[in-house]
Amino acid sequence: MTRRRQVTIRDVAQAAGVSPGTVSRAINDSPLVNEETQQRIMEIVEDLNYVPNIAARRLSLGKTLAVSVVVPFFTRPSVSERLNGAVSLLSQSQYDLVIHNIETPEQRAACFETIPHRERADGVLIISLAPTDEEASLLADADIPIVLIDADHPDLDMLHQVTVDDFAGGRAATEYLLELGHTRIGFVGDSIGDVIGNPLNFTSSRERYEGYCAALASAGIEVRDAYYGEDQHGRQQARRQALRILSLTDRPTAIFAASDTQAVGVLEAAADLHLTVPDDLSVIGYDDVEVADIVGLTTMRQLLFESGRRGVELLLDALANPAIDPVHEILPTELVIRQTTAPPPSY
Amino acid sequence: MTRRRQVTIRDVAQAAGVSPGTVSRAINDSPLVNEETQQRIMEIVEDLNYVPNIAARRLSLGKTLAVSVVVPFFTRPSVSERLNGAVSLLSQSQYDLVIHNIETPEQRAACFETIPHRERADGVLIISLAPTDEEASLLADADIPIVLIDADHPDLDMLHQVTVDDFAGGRAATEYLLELGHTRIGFVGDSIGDVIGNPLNFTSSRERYEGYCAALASAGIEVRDAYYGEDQHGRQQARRQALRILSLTDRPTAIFAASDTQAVGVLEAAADLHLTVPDDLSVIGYDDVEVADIVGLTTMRQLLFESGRRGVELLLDALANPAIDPVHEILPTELVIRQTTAPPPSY
DNA sequence: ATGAAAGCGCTAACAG
DNA sequence: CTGTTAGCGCTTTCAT
Repeated sequence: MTRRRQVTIRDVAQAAGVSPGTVSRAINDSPLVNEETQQRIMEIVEDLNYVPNIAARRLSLGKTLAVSVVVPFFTRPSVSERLNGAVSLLSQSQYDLVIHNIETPEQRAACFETIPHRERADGVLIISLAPTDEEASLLADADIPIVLIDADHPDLDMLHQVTVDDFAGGRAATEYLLELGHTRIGFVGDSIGDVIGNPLNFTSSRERYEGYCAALASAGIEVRDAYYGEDQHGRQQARRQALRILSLTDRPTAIFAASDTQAVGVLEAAADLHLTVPDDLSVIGYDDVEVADIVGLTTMRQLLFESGRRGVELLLDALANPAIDPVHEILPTELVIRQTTAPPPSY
Repeated sequence: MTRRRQVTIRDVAQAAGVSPGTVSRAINDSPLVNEETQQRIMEIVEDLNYVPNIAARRLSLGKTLAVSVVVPFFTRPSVSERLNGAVSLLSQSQYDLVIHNIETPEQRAACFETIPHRERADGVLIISLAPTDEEASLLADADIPIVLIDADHPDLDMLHQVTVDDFAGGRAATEYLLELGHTRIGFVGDSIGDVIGNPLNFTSSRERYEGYCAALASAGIEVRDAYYGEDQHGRQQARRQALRILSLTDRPTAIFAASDTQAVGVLEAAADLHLTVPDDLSVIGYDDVEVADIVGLTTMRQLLFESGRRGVELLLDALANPAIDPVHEILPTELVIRQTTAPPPSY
């Protein structure tokens, strides 16, 4: 780890007997440089092991050549999968991908304050994090392209968005249970409308719940508070909620969980109570992450990887052509029927 | 998205009636600046919405203020978990975390070529990717600190490392099966020693296999080729291998899988053949990722999140004090007994 | 086709 | 405590 001095463009220039300007042109494949000179310079670059200083290049170009990705970190497989999609495409571009982890409200505030500035990044990708009103206005003022993936805000229509219609997904999941003949249907999801339990302001669970309510309403079925369970996102929390709901004397015959992780918690609760799935209880999840396939969970699939990929596509377009109109893309959702749903008992 | 000019340190200086130098000191909390001036400057910074240009700062400091993290991407939950640990700590530091995805050999070559230079990053974290000989020499020549997490190479002892003793883990897992009374024990793992099937050169599977062989040898049990299955990492692939092995007339009574993902494939194969686990077949995995808990899999736990966190700790130390001696840290492994292991049938 | 020179925005060494 | 100044390494006019 000898701490030798960086080899600069000037060293290359000197060795090649040309000016730094020419070297710069050569390494950037400028057309106005002699074929032969170009050759010679590239050889020297190789010999000297020259790597352009990226900071200098950025400063000179006035671009950061980096894209900031903001995620409430990998705690959820669904988020990780979206990120995966984003990374896989971005790594083929010239842009660096710098990750901004959001775990606490403080990190969140700092992030939204500094990131959407051209001094920090050429573009921003926000994944699964619905901005608050205040944050939305920060984003609206930004001077660089921003795309929202699985994130939304009424004031942010001017930004590119890749979302899924959670309301429709929630309704479709519930309608499937209704079609099977269920009338007593429970719901287990994330804490909502509460800064303590939901500091990161996820909204998808709420929208899926509203879809659930709409489906029940259309079927003329009353939404029962006792069939509703919410808590911070997680398998254990969902298990507890489900245990409570399933211990009711007139317990539901089906439960819709706002994510596959939570659905697994519901399955565990059913096992705790010696209920057989799907004979005694039907369970449907949301996302279709790998664990759904493993446990044979019926679920609403959404295109997670694809959402990340598509978001990056939009961002790269916007970077190349800043005048482009905002695109709102709604990815489809698909019912995947496996082994955890069936008609209700004695039907 | 008005494309207004960047607010520079000079604008702030002018507005505050001081020099740029003073502003620089103020925003960097230098002790040698008047309390009052500091106040005033910070207010102006706020007002003008000034965000320091990070490229300029980097160039001036001669540091990139960034750490490169190289991962063979999130295809595996274990890798994602390590990354999670790394991110969670790094996001509290002043360093940006730039992700370098490795999916193809070309990406890999480009990465190892450019990344370990101080022009690109102040430090590098390499996760779950054993360097080839050639790459190792590139890393050995690097002029910035590098830490290897779950990655290793004989020529790279001068680098910091956070590893787990896969050999010992493999042996311990196998010994547990032996203790239960099993003598016919199969192994399902990754393709090894083959650039086609193992382009990324993962080595942990091989080491676990060697531990398995050692345990069998100590017990005086012959290692049978027919009980060995390898393929690219994945649930389906493991399932196929296990199907083959379990279709033998004197099939094994236990299988050790090199990862939990593969163990789940083995469980599926058992189900395909109507074998009851653990009565007809014991299965043990490796990692203890969430799915292991969900399916009740007995497994060798390793500290995935912790490995990422610890790796970053070492890197930050090395960044702060480059003369520090290389640390080789071996994280412990722990047997977690769940419901997929039992004595062999009729024992 | 190439060289010279200015400047990107910031920090730090040097004066005062 | 603060102002002045000289770069950091690169790109990019402007000349030639």
